[in-house]
Amino acid sequence: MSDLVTRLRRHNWRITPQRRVIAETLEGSHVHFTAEEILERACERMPELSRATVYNTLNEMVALGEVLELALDGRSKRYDPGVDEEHHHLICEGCGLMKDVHAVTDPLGWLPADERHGFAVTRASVTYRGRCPDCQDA
Amino acid sequence: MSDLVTRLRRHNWRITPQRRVIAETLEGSHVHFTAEEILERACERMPELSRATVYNTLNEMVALGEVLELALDGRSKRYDPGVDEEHHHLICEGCGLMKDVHAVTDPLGWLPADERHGFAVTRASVTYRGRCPDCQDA
DNA sequence: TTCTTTGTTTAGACATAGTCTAAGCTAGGA
DNA sequence: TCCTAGCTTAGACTATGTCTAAACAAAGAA
Repeated sequence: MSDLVTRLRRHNWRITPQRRVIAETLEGSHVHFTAEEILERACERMPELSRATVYNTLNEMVALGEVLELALDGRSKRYDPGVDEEHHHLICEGCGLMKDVHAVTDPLGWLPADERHGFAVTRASVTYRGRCPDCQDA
Repeated sequence: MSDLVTRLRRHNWRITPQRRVIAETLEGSHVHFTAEEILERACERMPELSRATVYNTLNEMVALGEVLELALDGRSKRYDPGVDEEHHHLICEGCGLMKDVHAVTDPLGWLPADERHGFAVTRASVTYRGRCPDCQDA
């Protein structure tokens, strides 16, 4: 059973069959899917699932704070269910492959007070870019 | 005269009137514009400038490595001419205001070798999020 | 059970951001 | 001058995401 579903239920959020399929699709993979990819995969289990439900559901999960929305390539957003675990992202500039990675310190501490422009800074995420093993050879 | 134009010329890249207006619009501001914002502002100086030219020109500048493409909000890309200067971005979650900031260490050093998954990692950028002074009151 | 209320899902229209195409234009070289 | 290569243009097209109105479903009240 999906841990994301458990977390969502705690918000008194109704777990309909559609929402369960979407949550399990999101969580059942190590890569971060786009909305269209989630729609496609979820439709294998529930063919009548509509595009609007997938977009609505993903946006609601993000609003509940249980899923992270990633805007890393400017084309489409990707969704990351690992919201509880502090991590960053490593992206291949050749093929777009994305991996979760863990850095050894918290980047919030790297930003001096005089660089904060009066902001209340709450989050920091690092995007590492490079070339994956396959794309280094090409 | 625009420093970006100087840098672009070094690539033997033809500086047409259209390209000059786009480059000067990009560089003449402290905020990072979207393509549509650049089009709008550049059209004040050159009304017949077309959308396609703006998009083509921005993509070519990015390909030449003289402008950075930022995908920070998942809606539209923004363009940053300050490619030579190491900096990161601070974004207000309330109003979308974006500021350039400078951190005290290079995040590349904080990614251990066993977290690199065989990638040749070349760049790291930090996105800080929070609320700007105006949005903290609201 | 049946009715009502509230929230969910759906198809498709719409909006926004960006790319492509085909034609015309322009600058520089022969 | 003409030729050629590359640049620019308008508008069609594609991709991604949002909105709307109607149908549907579940939970509580009578």
